[in-house]
Amino acid sequence: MADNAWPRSPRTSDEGAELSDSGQSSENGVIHLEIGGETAEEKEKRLAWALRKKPLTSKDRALRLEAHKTHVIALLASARIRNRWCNNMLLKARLLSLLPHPLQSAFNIPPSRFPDRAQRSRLFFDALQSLATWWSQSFFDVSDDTLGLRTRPWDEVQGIVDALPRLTRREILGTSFGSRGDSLDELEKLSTNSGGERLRSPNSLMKKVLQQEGSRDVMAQLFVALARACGLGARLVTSLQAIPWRAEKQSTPKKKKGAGRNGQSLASRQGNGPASDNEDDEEDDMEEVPIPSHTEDSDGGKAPRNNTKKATIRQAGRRRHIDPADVYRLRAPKPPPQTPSTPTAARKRPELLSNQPPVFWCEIYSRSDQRWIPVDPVRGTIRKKSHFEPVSDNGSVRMLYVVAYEEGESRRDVVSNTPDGHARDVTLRYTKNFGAKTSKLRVPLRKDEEDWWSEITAFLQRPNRLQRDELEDAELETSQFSEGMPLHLNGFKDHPIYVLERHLKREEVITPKREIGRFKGEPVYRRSNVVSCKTAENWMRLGRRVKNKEEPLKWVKQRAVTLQKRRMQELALQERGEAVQQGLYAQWQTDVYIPPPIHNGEIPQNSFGNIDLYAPTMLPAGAVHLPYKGIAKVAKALTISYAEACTGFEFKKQRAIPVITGIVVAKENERIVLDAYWESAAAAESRERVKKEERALKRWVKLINGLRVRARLQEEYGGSGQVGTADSAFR
DNA sequence: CTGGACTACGATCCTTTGAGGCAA
DNA sequence: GTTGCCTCTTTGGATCGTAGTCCA
Repeated sequence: MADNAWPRSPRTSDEGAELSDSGQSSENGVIHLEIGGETAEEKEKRLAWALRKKPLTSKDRALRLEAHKTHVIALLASARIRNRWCNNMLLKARLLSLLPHPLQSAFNIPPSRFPDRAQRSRLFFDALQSLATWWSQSFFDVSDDTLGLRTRPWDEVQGIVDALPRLTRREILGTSFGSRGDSLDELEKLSTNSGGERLRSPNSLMKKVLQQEGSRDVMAQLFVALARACGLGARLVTSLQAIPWRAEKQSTPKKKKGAGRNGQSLASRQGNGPASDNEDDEEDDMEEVPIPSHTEDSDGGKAPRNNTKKATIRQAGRRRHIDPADVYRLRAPKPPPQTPSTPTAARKRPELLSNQPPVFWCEIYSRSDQRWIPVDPVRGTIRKKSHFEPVSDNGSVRMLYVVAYEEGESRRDVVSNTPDGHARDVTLRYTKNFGAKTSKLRVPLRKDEEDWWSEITAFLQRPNRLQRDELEDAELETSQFSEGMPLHLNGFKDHPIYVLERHLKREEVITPKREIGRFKGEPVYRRSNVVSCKTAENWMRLGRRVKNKEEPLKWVKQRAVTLQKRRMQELALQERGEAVQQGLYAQWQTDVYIPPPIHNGEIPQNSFGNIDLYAPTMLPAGAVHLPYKGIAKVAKALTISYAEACTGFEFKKQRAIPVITGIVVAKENERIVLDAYWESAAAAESRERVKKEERALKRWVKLINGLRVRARLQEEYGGSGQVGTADSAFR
């Protein structure tokens, strides 16, 4: 308002001289008025408010959700393909040939030789730990810590998408292959520039085996292949790094770097002096896999041996790095040079992942324990399920969906290449606060809709459940219940297990109201004791009626949306001085409404002159529903008792409009009414056809007359000159 | 100084049965 | 006289997500 220039009044310009006396005028008779004084501070505040980052619109949110879902599915598919690659016979054979024999034979723990189950279990863990240690410290190196899947913020992905050349529909469909290839190349360049990695076939994995180095993702995948080669039940586990759909808290630019690193890294490196600005350079020097600190304590007596081994390995690693004869070193995965054609300033080195928990890992089935054992092939740890969840919720690696792919049901599956690799959602095993935190980052549940994620996982699950599936389900469920109560108020919101009364929805009631704990003095209840209630009218809309003598579980203020309702409410407020309340009932307080049967073919009508038919069960016995448009007129002409069927409501302009779907008549009248209806419908149709024909004939007459006029004109006045088009002849 | 709680604001969902006038 | 169509009218409140502010 303040900056706008307003003509003070509709005076003409020759009065401008008079205006200039007011002191604020400009030459052309327009003066500037400031309405409502505003200090500079206020103005600044107002502008900042206008320029603030607006909350997402519903359209944005829907778009993000779709992008998130699509990405999740793509990642699932990708992981499934990698999982299948891990079954590749040649790959497994090659890995097995490189494995020192004692490491493999350590898994040979037959119950015949070791009758004690606990002992078998111990031996198995030892063997597994040795394998993981050998793998992570002797055999395989992470060559480039910037390579690997990770979560990217929405804006970053948007930037990448914006930098892509725009594809036309035809290009996407592949008719012009050349330009499509170019675009794919460009896409690949962009993705590798930001830490992506492209493997085309199991052969690519094979190459990494020979190189004995690769990204940490590949490292985990190859370990799965190795474990399968050893005959172990091995799952490829992955934490899907899908693009987040929620609006991110915008981080202040200067802080971004520090915030990106999570606390784990700083903790493990504390004592190295204050984190300086050249932190990145320091980390570039750390070519080795971070040595897990817990190896020693979990491994007791073996520790010294491991240490010496580690030392030699490190030397070997370094030797390899400087060996000029090493062909593979020459092709070290280095970020390609930046192309000047894409001037995105945001294109910088992708963040190191060495401080982040892995995205791919492994689960090995322990027969003696009948449990899946988490193995981290990158850090060389086993049985550390809590080490996979990142500390930060908005870092480069997040944990929302953790999916475990199995090898396949049987060897036959693998050989015959039938769809293998059933998968299970094992997120509960790895998250500490699933209910309070993780579940809220997923695709939100929608009312009256199946949960999207459970629909997706249903596709992946083994159709015939095995005993170990049941056992695992029980384990995961226990872990969810042992998760404990949230520590913060927000955690209780939409928590799958706990509720506070203050977070109840309007129509929700806790019953039975059994307190299971306290949060800051507030009683905590079970989510499973929350029931959703409805008013008696709403139950009727579903074809249910509140049973006799049932008392409402809850009283709430009545809602008034239509004008009529609101007026009634105001009236009541004035008369009695209190708002109209309405009672809510739970489903178990209702039963299916069965209307009284009809007598003598008479269809009862309600006060609106129709019959309520919100559900098929609301049709009275002895009556039929004839859902045809215009049938009421027929029944009326026949003077047969009927009622229009109200099957629902349309709501517009604060007015509820009943949806009428045909009529209800007595069963004995059905034949008569239907016959008459078909007859009248046929008559109406033929009338319509006659009308249509007449219209068509009229048009033909008009056209032919027009043409005749045109021909005559041409004949009389024509010759070589332009007489005009047929169009003009009609004017 | 950090992070949880609270608050403001906008979007979205819930709601659930006209009357009068005019022309065909 | 009946029927169908058009127009008029008025615009809440709970709840949720987001982002900023406040305070322990």
